Amino acid sequence: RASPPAPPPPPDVLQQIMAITDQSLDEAQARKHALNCHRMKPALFSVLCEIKEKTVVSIRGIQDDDPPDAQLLRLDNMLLAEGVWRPEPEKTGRGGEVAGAGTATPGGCPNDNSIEHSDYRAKLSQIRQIYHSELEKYEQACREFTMHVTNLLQEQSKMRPVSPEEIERMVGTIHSKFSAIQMQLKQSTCEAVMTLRSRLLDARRKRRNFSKQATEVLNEYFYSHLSNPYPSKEAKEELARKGGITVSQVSNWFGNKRIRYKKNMGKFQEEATIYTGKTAVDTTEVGVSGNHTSCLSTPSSGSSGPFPLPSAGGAFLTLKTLASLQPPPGGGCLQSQAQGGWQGATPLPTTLPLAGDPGGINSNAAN
DNA sequence: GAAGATGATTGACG
DNA sequence: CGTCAATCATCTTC
Repeated sequence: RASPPAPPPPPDVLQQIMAITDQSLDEAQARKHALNCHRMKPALFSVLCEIKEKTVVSIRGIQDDDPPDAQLLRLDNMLLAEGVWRPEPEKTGRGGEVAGAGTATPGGCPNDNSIEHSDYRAKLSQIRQIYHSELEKYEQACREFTMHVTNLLQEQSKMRPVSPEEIERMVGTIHSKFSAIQMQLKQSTCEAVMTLRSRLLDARRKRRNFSKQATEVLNEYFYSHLSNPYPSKEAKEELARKGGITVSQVSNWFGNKRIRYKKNMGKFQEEATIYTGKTAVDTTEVGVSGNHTSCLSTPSSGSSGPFPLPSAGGAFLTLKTLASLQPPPGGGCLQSQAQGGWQGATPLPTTLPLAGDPGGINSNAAN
């Protein structure tokens, strides 16, 4: 008495449906045939011809040009530029002037580090695949539909007057409808590519910290040239090579470093001791005059930070001492000046307490 | 998850 | 064009 588990579906339902379909098809064919052979058919046909004579004029002139052509061209250009769209030979003779696209695309990314770009390329090719398969689907559908409509019209032409031009126009209409759909596809593809670009190619977003090696190399240079931390072009190239980064990254790094160091030297004291200790004193950059001696003040003063190193032999000793002192975080020693003066006129809005700072000095040298 | 660190970008300036 | 200063957006740390 338990209810039967699962009543097996009637296996013949499908066949019944098929049969019905065939039946109705046959029926339709028969009816069509009957209509074709109807004795009134010629008369009906001629009447329809007359009616058409009168109305055809009003139909004519409706054809609209395609205004979105410019936009389409833009999208094509972009897809072309991104390599999503292969240059497939144009069929219509009209718009051949795409040639100059190369210059027109501003999309170029500033930095050409193609390291991270493999991910981008992979995703791009995914997009390309989807785009092409969708495009193929649309074209296929368009062909089928066109074929279908053409057959239909030819079929109908037995019953009513249908000129070849009409068929052609209908085909044109279908094509334009489908190309509108394709344009949407192109548009969304473009959007996808733009999103991808901004997410993967925009260096800001995909920021990676430099390798230890790079940081080391840069810091070594910076602290060993504290009095004039402006590497020449050659020096930058060398640093870039050693650190495995680009020259512009080196420039960025030095730009950031100078600013940040100047802003809060106290924070960098420790780092400074590490790197100045590491690199043997290098006197290469002697150019700077030495009379910054003005800062005789406190022993620890050290302000060692900024410029004092090259001349005095014991400079980095002081640094070490300083390090051990660990200047309080807040009170950076901002010695505003220094001979080299690369950080000379910084106003330092935030930190005002100069007096108290243990490590710092403030010699201010105005002299 | 907030705060700090950090690489990159932008606009002004010489 | 290189630098500075401010700012953005992400990464790292706690």
